[in-house]
Parts: sequence; structure tokens; C-alpha cells
Amino acid sequence: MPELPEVEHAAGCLRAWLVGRTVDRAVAPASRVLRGAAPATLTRKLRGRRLRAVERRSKYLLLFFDADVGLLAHLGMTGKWVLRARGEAAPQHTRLSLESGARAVHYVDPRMFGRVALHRAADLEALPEIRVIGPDPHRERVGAKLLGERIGKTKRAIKVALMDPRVIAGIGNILATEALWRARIHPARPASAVTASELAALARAIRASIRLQMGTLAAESDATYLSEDASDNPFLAYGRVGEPCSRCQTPFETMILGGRSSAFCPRCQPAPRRAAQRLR
DNA sequence: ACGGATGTTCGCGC
DNA sequence: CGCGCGAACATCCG
Repeated sequence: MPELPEVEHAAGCLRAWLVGRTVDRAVAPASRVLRGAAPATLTRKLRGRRLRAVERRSKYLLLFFDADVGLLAHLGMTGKWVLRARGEAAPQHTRLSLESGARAVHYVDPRMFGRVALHRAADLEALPEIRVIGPDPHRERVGAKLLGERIGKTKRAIKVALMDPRVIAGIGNILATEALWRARIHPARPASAVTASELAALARAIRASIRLQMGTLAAESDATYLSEDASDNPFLAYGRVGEPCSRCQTPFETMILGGRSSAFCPRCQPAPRRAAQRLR
């Protein structure tokens, strides 16, 4: 489930599993995840390299190895990193394995929307897709003022703007849906028409949604807290179309924005009205 | 079985 | 040029 919280979690896992360790062997079957790069080049360059640091930028992972070797990794829609004992069979859909001592760290991605790419470590932060990323609501304070500046004068839907990594980092369909419901803002509102006080509520809502999701992830990774009800939807609005809003009991509705389904409460999140624009 | 899914990128048209 | 839209990518799950 890769949005900011999941990718942050993945970064923490990779740090715990591999930072300070040397990759004795890398395995990379040819797959779309490599985006045309030669598997042999990837595995040869990673072999013998020691992982020094892992950073997250929006939904990207930056792996800094010694000898100026860097790996850019994105989880796409279904990617995840898993730890296994070395020698144990790799999970299905493993696209890259980094073996170190007794452990093996596998990148698993059934749909292959994710990617891994070698670069010089010194170049990772300057890659075009990394350089354009906006402020990160987990690493820095993103309040109403900054949010308003980043959204600018665009008339596109506030939800589409929120999901644009150049505006703000790490917000995907789940977080955007959750935060807009918390802030009581209709997802189709023109971004430029969202008021300063609404932006303040939205900034708080983004932080709260991230915190909740990260708490859920931390609990999940602790076996003692495994839910007996894993089928439950842990979200407040996402995936709840037809169910009653927990604030006002009105059934959630949905619409498509930027090609993504967008659940909203028609009562808590009133629709934008053309009449209001004409009156101005 | 059919429809939809947490992301990104591309091409097209206005 | 900015922006919206739809498609594409490939597989799984309910």
C-alpha cells in the first residue's frame, strides 16, 4: 500500500535490515521493473557494495551504497520489500534480491508498476523526478501558508492538486481522500477557491491522516498486535462508498477525479456551486 | 466472472 | 503552454 506512510515504513525496514551491511550477491530476473536496464549490469554493480543510507523522497526510495553506487526505487502500486532467510525461496513476483550474510532482502512487485534503477549515488537527489518534489509533510512542517503557495492559482480540483508530488510529497489517493474528508472539503473544489482557514484544516488533516496510517503500520509490524479482523477497512472515508459517514451518517458517495475514485461525504463535504462563483 | 485497485507516464485535444 | 482526460502498464482479489 505505497503512499508516504508505507514508503517511510519501507525505508525504515531497509535501514534496519541492510544499512551497514554488504551485498554479497544480487539477483535480478529480467522484468519490467528494471525498465530496460540489463539485469547483469545491475547485479554486478551492486555486488560487494555496502549500504550506507536510505532516504525517502515523496514515494521514492533512495539507496546510497559505497563506491558512489545509488539505487532509485519506487514501489509503484503493489511493490514491497520483504526480509527472508538467505536460502529460503524468494516470494512470488520477486524482482530484485539483495543477499547479505544470512539474510535476503527481496523487492516483490506483482504488477511491476514499480521500478529500480542504478545511478551514481551522488546523482540521486538531482534526478529530474526527485528534484521537482514539493515539501514533505512528514519531514517538514507543511501548514496553510506553504500549502497555499504550492497550490497557487490552479483551478484544477483540490484533490488532483494534492496528489501532485510537485505540490506536496507523498500524498496518494488514500491520503487525499482521508484528508479532504477530515477537513470537510469537497474533492472537486477548484484548488484556488479553497480558503485560508480551509487550507489550515487541510494541513492538519494531512498530518493526522499520515499519523494514523503510520500508527497502523507500526502495529501491523508487531506480531502481538495483529488484528483478528484484517479484512476491516482501516480508513475513515477511503473505500467506504455507500457506508454511513462516521460524523453525520450520510452515505459516502464517489466520483472520478484525475482518473481516480474519490469517496466523499455529500453532507460534510458540500459540493462547489457555480452560483457562488457568479456572486463574487 | 467482472470490475476495480495504494502510481506514474504518455499522447491527444482544447 | 497549462490542463483535463483516457489509456497503458500486469496481476490480484472480492
